[in-house]
Amino acid sequence: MDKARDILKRAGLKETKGRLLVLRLLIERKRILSIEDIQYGLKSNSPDKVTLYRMMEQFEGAEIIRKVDFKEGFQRYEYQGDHDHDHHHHIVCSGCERIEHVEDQAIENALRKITKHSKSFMGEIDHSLEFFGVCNSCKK
Amino acid sequence: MDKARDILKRAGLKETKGRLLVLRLLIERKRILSIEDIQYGLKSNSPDKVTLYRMMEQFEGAEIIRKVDFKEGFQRYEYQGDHDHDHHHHIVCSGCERIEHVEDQAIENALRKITKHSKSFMGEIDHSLEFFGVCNSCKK
DNA sequence: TTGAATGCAAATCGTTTGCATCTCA
DNA sequence: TGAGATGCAAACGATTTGCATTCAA
Repeated sequence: MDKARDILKRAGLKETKGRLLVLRLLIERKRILSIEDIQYGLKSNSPDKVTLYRMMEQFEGAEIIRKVDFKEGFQRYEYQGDHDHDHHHHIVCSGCERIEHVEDQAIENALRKITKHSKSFMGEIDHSLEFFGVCNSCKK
Repeated sequence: MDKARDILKRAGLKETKGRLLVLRLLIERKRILSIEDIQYGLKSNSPDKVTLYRMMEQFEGAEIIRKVDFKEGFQRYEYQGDHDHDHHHHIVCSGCERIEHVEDQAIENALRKITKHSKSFMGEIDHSLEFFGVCNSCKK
């Protein structure tokens, strides 16, 4: 019933007031949140910034969230969802906060191929891919 | 004859001792250099760190170099080469300094397609893509 | 000569660390 | 009760800014 509670339990993480609040906020995610977003979103209920960083680290380790880098000079975090196989990327508007998911089979296939194409690298190869543009509304 | 000199002239940048040294180092690039790498590479001849940052900004603006982010917590810079159409990505070893170029037509095609697949984004869409793994030597 | 380039000191800002206190299991 | 979670202050490290000085054109 209570998703956030559930996730913490499954991850073997202690259930605290702060973690529940943060996790719930991340789950509702309208956009991909920065530490500042979280603090702002939870107002006076927000855990300390330092605690948030430590939380993000744990959630990331437990694969509850994923770190996303939009080259803004700080990190953002995205709730991972139930299926970690719904691998996707983002296209980010440089003008506003608009973010779209990009799920493209051709890209995924091509990316997967890379693993095998390198002579000196083998096995698990991770990647980071983001797109940047200006959305139609901002272009006007 | 003198490539570095030439590049500066063509970019309309004033030719200074520091710029020539830095540019030459970047051109020889065995790997993709950080500010620290440059300082270390040029030893006592290196311009001040602050000047290097300002230089990188100018070189980037003139499309002489390209900023590369390997998620190390700092930026690296790569000499752009003569043809900016030799677009490529990198695969970076997390264990050592090994970096390989990844040039793959399937990826390029798939990436190009994204421009057209977004409903709310049109026109020029930039992207960042890097690969991370452990190379064969480091795996042993 | 003169505007751009440089260097040094100091500020900024995201993130991390140390440590004392508190809280969930 | 005890290990882990939290908060506050301070440290850190990359990058930026201000300003006075130097230099290339």
